Amino acid sequence: MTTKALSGRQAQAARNDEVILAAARAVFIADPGAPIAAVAERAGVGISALYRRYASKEELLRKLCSDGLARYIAESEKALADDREPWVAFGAFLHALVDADTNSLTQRLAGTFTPTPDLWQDAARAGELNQAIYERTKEHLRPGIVVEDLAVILEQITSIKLGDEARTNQLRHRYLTLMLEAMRRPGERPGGEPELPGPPPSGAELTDRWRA
Amino acid sequence: MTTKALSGRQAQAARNDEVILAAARAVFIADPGAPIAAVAERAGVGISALYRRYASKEELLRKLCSDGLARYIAESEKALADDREPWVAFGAFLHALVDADTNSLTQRLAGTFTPTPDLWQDAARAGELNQAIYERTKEHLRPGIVVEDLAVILEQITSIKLGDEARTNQLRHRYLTLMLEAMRRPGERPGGEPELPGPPPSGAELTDRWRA
DNA sequence: CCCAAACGGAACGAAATGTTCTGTTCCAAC
DNA sequence: GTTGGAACAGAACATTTCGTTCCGTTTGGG
Repeated sequence: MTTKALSGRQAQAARNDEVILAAARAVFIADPGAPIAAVAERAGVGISALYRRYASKEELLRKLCSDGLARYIAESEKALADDREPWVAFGAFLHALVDADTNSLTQRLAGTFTPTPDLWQDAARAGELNQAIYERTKEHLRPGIVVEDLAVILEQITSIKLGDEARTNQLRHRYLTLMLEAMRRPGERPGGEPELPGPPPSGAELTDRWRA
Repeated sequence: MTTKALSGRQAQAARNDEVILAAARAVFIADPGAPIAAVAERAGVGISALYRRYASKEELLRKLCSDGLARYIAESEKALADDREPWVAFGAFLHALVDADTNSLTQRLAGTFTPTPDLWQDAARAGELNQAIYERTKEHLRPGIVVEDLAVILEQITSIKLGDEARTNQLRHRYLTLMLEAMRRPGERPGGEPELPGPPPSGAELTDRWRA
């Protein structure tokens, strides 16, 4: 019980590491300007449990951003290793990015803290991978689509927020499916038009936001 | 000089009416949570010039929202009166809504103030017009697209913010053009694929946001 | 010439929020 | 059993932000 399965306070501390990060992710994705107390509350811990791990709010944000970039890089590498048809791999890549939801933690948090050199390096690496994926898919893309379009499109897709987290994710895949079709080179639709996943948005979902 | 062309203080007051509203629109579109002092500064007036006209911040927000809805209704009516081919009129309608940029003043401000009955009524009217336009275009839309999709798509398009106002608008039209193609019923593209308007996003535009 | 409309902006108070600090709990080593 | 210290909860603090009020000034029409 010394090295393998920690017990007592140390076990709680180890668990809190994860709990706090998960809570911070959820809270700051929902509201990038959320107070640090909201993270503590969501994690079910006190504020001091946060400050024991991160010297400041900025450091926590940097950690989240760094993790998000790492996830993005991992998904990119996985996509480059995907040996299915380029277009299939490309679609899977973007859908995976929507599921990862790292955009909210990188681009939306941009400007709220000062980036470290490490972050810049990771960002550069992500850009290279992105470019590689784009090059591989280019011939199947509609002419005029540039690599920067991917970032902007991903950003607008992840701007969708409706209902709970699961529903939001569902709708994002819906519009990503639409966007992917628009991005595809005209005439290259061997299997016909894909089905739009999930139920469409309902009127109630839209009007509900006028109350909160 | 009594009724026609006001002069002196009254003229300034009349001008300020417009200046203040325009400033409020610009400021709250850029940041829905902006302080009221920012509106005064942008308008080049003092704070008391605002409070002379609106009893509270909420009242100003309601006015903006109401104006936005009115603009939306006007565009909808204009679209319904458009006797060009349904698909052309539909596209022009959405592009006009992007130019009007009323979504940022209605949906994004939703929840920051308590709606009045008048607002609800306008919203209902807008919904009806929206439905009518949808019905008229429905047969040219890809099966599975519902009327609520329009609102969500418009919202994600107007979430794009890059560079100044003009550039942002340009990019929004770019992605609206893409989305419109995806929404169209497959096989109904008589003139081939439309050109994407404006220059695509550049890498510099994207990385610049990591400094502000 | 004068009053009131219009205004500018300082002043105020309440609320939010990042950070620190105090008291407490609980495990582990002796 | 005792105790030192790690980990924690949350109150307290200081600072900032922001909506609103208020006071003094300007100005133009009667």
